[in-house]
Order: sequence, then C-alpha cells, then structure tokens
Amino acid sequence: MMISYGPFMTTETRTRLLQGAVDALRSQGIAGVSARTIAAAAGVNQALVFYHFGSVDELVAAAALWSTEQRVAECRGRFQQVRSLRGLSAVGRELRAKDPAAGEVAVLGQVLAGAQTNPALCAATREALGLWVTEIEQVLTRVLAGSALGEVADVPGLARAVAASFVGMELTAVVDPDGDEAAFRALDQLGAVLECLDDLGPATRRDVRLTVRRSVRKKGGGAGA
Amino acid sequence: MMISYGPFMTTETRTRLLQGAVDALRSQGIAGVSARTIAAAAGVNQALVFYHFGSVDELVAAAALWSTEQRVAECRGRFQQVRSLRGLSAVGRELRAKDPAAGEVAVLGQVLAGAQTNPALCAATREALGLWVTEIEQVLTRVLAGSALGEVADVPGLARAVAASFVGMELTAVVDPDGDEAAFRALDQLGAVLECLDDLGPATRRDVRLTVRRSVRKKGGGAGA
DNA sequence: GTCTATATTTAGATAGAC
DNA sequence: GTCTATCTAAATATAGAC
Repeated sequence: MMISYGPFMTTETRTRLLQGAVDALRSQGIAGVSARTIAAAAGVNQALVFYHFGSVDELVAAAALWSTEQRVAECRGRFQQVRSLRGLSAVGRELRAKDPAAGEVAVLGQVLAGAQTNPALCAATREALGLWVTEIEQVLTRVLAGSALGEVADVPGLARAVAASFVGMELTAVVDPDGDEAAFRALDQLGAVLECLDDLGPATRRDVRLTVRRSVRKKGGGAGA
Repeated sequence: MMISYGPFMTTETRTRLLQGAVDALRSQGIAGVSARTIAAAAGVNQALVFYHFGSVDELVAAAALWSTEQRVAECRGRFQQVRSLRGLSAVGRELRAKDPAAGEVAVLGQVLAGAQTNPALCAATREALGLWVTEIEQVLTRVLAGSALGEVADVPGLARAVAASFVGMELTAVVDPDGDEAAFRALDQLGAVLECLDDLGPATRRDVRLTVRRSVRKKGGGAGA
C-alpha cells in the first residue's frame, strides 16, 4: 500500500475517524463514546480527534450526518420502487437486515438521545433525521396520491411520525426482540387495512370518502396529495 | 422537621436518589449521568449511591422502573376512559403537557438508549416499557373490539408499535418541535380514518370487512378482539 | 447510615517533537 | 498531519471516621 502525505492522508484520516465514531456509537452507545474509544475503533491516534474536529461532540455530530447521507443515498433507489404502505414497511425491515446498514438507525437513536441535552448534536441530528424524512415524504406523497388517507392526512407530518416510529422501534427492538417482530407485523396489518380502503368498489369508496371528510378537519398545509 | 435514624432515613435517602437519578437523566441525558450529578440532584452525598445501589448503572435501572411504575399508576384511570384511537393519541399529548409527567417518556428514551449496550439497563428497561405496553394493550383491546382493524391486527404487536412510536416521537420532538406537532396531527388523522371505517353503513361495512379479509392474512396469536 | 477523604481510572484537551 | 507525553478534570469505587 502506498504511503502518501499531504491532503490525501488528511481526508483518509478524517474518514477513518468518522467511521470510527459510527462504530463506537454502535458498540458503546452515546454514553460510551470518547476520543479514545473512537480513535481505537478508527485505528488512529487519539489526538487527531481534536486536530480534525475540535472536540468529540463535533466529531460525533459530523459522523451522524456523514453516515446518514451515505445510507440514505444507498437506499434512495429502493425507496423509489415503493408503491404501497406495506412496501414502505418492507423497506424498513430490509434496512435492519441489510449488513452494511445494520445499526444505522440504532446509531441515529444514540445521537438523538445525546441531542436531547446537547445543542451541538441537536442541529446535526435534525439534519440527519431530515434526510430520512425527505425520502419518506416522497414515498408517502406517491403512495397516498388519491387514497382515502392521502385525502385527509398531512403527508409531511405523517412522514415525521413514520421516521420517529422507526427510530423508536429500533431502540425497543434490542430490549424486546419478540415484541419488535410482532410490532412490525402489526404495522403491516395496519397498512393492509388502509390499503384496502382503496380497493373497494366505487360506491363504497365514495361512502368512505364522505365519512372521512365528515369526521376529520384537515389541519396544516403541506404536500398532502 | 423530625430527624430520625434507622430504616426511615434509609428509605428516604433511597427515594431521593431514585428521584435524583430521574432528574439527572432528564437534564443531563444518559451520557451525562454520574454518581456525582445524581447525588447533586438528590441533595445527598455521592458515596451513598454505591452504599444503597452498588453502582450507578443499578441505580439508573432501578430509577427507570420506579419512575415508570409511578407514572403508569397515575395514568391508569386516564387510560381506562379512552374509547377511541384518537382518544389514545390525546392521552399521549396529555402525558407530555402534564407537569409532573413532563419528560417521563424522555427519561425512558435515555435509559433505552443506554440499554442498547448495557445488559444491566436492558432488563429494567424491558420491564418499564412493558408497563406502558400493558396499559396500551388493554386500551387497544377495548377500542378495537369489533372494528375493522381489530379484526385483522395483532393487538399486542400494535401496542408495542404504539409504545415504540411514542418513545421515538418524544426523542425527535426536541430536535424538531414543529415536525413533532405535525406528526401528532397526522396520527390523529390516521386514527380518524381508521375510526370512520366503523361508522359506515351496514352494507359498506360488510364490503370493507370482506376486502380486508381478502388482503390480509392474520398472523400471530394474542388478545386481538 | 452518612460523611470525608482518597485510590484508581478514564476523559477532554494541548504542547511540542517529528 | 501525526505521534508522544502530559496536564487537568471528572468518574467509579472504597476505607474508615463519625
């Protein structure tokens, strides 16, 4: 392997630190990350954390965003194939099963926990979460176009609820794996019920539509179809 | 104030430490709790953490369970009044707005984050989460009895999904308050759509029912009505 | 049971050699 | 840019006086 100095090594070390931070977050949690655990995971010297990022917090913030950007870009094609609510939940499952992405949402959960009391992490986490929300919003806009739910639901709000739920389920999954499996199945069933609303005959659909309109006042703007 | 020695002071100090741990979790997060921050919040000496609980982890685990038990007991009556899905989401909102409960779920979120990499916290968190799930399960069993969703959905699984979502939304709320408000509204709208399924005329209801049955295979056992 | 040390480890951060 | 060495602060945990 070629040994080079100058800007090349700089970017490589930065990248190693970013990945080290992600690995440390996954294996040690937000309460266990430190300049030393990160440097160990990255295979570099501890002092480089401060040279390249100034502080541990800033490195963690940068790592959360960096890692999320990669993963979201990887998943974009998969999101675009989704044509139903159950398809969306299927992508959620895949995200957990897939090897490189394993623990991606878990890492976001850790950073999110840290962000509650750490303004430096807060901004980065908002941005990282926003990347997922944007994808989900696009899926929902497409999937719910013309559907009963799409008619009354605020799609941006629903996308945020979906993203938040997904993080919550990732966190609870470790604590109760069986419950997590059951929860995922229940969401599938929920999706099926919502989808079936749009598989009804024309007369029935109209009846549903009117009933929904009667019982809900649509609040807030947004891209809801 | 009477000063007493013996078992009385013991239980009082234990209680102060438990409450101090909860307060520290809320204000410092799982990454910021220590014997000293907890003792400071509790107004007692740092060494007492180890005398009474053996370690910081064990105190945090005990505190999470202790606090959740109290809050769930407080909310039980409120849960029993719930008669609809939107009523359930309303209780969720109240839980956040209410003063003493403010941050209760946030504390659970912190402990849950810690539990990902800490077996000692894992067991306690599972138990604490289970207390909420039990309540939600009872509400859902009652609310969904005879409804279209109740017919196909696994209620225990749905209860876990609801609990997980609620924790996730609490964590994301700090990072994006406006998004959280929109997400809550979207869940209300979702609840309204599901409820309206059961407000349809008899013929339409039958149509919905058949369509749901056709498109979903009910999986898993449980208390689903 | 509670408090005052205190031993030990680990953390964040920096200076200076290379 | 990277490494060694080091300072300082904070953490866990314990021993022993009260």
